[in-house]
Amino acid sequence: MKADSTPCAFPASKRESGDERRIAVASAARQIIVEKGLEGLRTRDIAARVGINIATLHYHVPTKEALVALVAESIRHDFRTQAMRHPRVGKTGLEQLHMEFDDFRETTREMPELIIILTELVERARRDATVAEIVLPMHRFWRGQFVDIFRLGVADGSFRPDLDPEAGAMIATGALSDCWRRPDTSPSMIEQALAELERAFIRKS
Amino acid sequence: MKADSTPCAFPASKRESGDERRIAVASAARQIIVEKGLEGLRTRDIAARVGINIATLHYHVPTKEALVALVAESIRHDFRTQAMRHPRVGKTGLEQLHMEFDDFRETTREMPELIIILTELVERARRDATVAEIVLPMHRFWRGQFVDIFRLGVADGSFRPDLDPEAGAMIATGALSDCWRRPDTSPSMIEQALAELERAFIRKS
DNA sequence: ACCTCAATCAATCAAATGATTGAGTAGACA
DNA sequence: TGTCTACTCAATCATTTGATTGATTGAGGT
Repeated sequence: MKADSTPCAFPASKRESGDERRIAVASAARQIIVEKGLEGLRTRDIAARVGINIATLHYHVPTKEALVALVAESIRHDFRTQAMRHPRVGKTGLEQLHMEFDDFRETTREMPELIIILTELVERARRDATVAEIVLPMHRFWRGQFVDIFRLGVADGSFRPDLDPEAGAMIATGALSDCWRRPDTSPSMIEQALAELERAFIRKS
Repeated sequence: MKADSTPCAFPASKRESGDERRIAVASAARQIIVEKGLEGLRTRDIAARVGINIATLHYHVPTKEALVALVAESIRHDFRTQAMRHPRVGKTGLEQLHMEFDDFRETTREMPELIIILTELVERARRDATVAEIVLPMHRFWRGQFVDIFRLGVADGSFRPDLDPEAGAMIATGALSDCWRRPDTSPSMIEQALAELERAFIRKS
């Protein structure tokens, strides 16, 4: 790493450091993907939005493939940050499920574009091994969180004894990502779905 | 101007009739979408696969936008055919759910490409109103099937009395389409998910 | 002052790509 | 036979688009 004293934003001189540029490029690319899809992502548009020349863009991110990988990394970073915010130790399965649901609500509210881009990347992962290597582990991690929660909750009596943690996690992540993805899902429908998911897995007294 | 007496099928001469060409074009386009995604769909590739000139392709399908719409229509046709196969009258909610699951298994087995293309189209529907008008109703129909089943099943005692049919349908369609979409879902995992979905909604004795 | 090098840009290339043009070809029908 | 219509193709256009080249700039180090 560079011996940079302050990594933070200097009142920009004409030039920016490479890392900052790459971050700016990733951010611009993400905006464009939200607007026009991965399909509509053009290097020129990114350069224009960042305010640099196409050649400069290629200087920092050599190829378009690398650019898509950069976006994938960027999404992974946000995803990690989001996932690690709330420690879950010492809670019951049901409490942890509620926390997971809260995280979900928070993400839909504060970073709705995250899942849009993620969906596009998952789609591409079917054909692009580089993207697949970055994106698929993210989904596995998310699902794994649910597996752990369900396993714990079955043990502590929060959930049905016959709940299959793996299958439950598939259903939960599948249902959530699907409602998240669709543009025609209202917030109240998300609440309905979350409530129903809870009833689906909880142990009836 | 056309003097249309019978718009319908003449016996095919040496040349293919317009309708047959359009069907062939749609079929070729679907293959290419499966292989390379909507993003990788090129008019030239379609023409080559059908065995016609690019200009001929444009004669039958004037623009690429119309081509995508054609594919969407084609998918809708297959989807309808698939959905209407098995009449469900006079069955209990649980029986109908099982039939819906069987349909799902059958479709994953016999037309795995259907959901791949559908996913691509849903993705594009976010930006393309023409595609949205064709594709979104399909999903609403599918979800509606589940709503009906759950409503019936709650009434006839198959399912939990506190099951919210709308929310249950969201969860079911979301979970199914998500497992279907992911390439890393094995058949046995699908069976696990289906079994868990049943336990999630069924009334415990 | 001088050197070095990361960062930047204007200009341009080569390929891809959606679309068009204009010239046909064959079957139907008068 | 001649004409009309549906259909087909080779050739080409006009853009778009990812990438490259070669020159320039300026901050940091000596």
